[in-house]
Amino acid sequence: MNAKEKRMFEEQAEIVKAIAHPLRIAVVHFLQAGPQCVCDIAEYVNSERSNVSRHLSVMVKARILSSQKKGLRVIYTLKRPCIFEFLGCITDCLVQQYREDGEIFKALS
Amino acid sequence: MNAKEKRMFEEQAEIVKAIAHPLRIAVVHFLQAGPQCVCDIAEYVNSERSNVSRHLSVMVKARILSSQKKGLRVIYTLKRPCIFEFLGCITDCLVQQYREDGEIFKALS
DNA sequence: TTATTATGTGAGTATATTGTCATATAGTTA
DNA sequence: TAACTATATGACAATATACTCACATAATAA
Repeated sequence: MNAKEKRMFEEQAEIVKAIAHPLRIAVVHFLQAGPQCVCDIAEYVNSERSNVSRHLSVMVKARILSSQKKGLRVIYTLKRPCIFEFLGCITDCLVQQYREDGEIFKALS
Repeated sequence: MNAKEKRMFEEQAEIVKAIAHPLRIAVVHFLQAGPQCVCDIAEYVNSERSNVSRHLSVMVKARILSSQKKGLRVIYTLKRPCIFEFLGCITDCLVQQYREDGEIFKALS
């Protein structure tokens, strides 16, 4: 691993870390349907606005979301749609896990 | 967000968290070429074996790696190849960031 | 102007993650 | 058998992350 690779892995980790939380994954899921304000996001994820606001700022800092002010509201947009596709890969992992568990169950019964 | 979705987001986050570290991303990158022992992984990522062993166990727990003992060595395998593809999406995000930064640079100069 | 609403942020606590060192374990070799 | 090698893990300190509460800010409405 050379210095250039090392730096790339660090930068990739910054982005992955910005997704690595249930609430933030829920946000990606919600924003996939289109831009939303903090209040509606907070309602969807069922958490305090201050908390949601902080999580959103984590994702903006990692540049996977963008925000724009509209009157009193701030509208957040999923800037990298590939993030949602990426979650499809993660869902596939879960599907394979369930399949494996099913086979273990079959083997035990 | 219903209870089922909530649980899925939590399970997805467990997998994403298992990737969300520069060293672990380097491991995914390295294992994409084929299974490797801890000693070779440790050399590639340039870190102590005890530390690498711990990171590997995080990924095994999240079920994205599997391990098998061969003599003195333990060989780790990337169990979910889609994880590597996922990193391609993250690389795309970085490419877009560089492109944006380039445009900002052009706009300022 | 004052009141209201949506959002962001400082401060604090609680919890989780990380890396290191020393040590334990399992397999190999002499 | 004893010495050696690869790996794993307990204990610890350092750091990072997460959540809550109170308060600040900015835009709007009355």
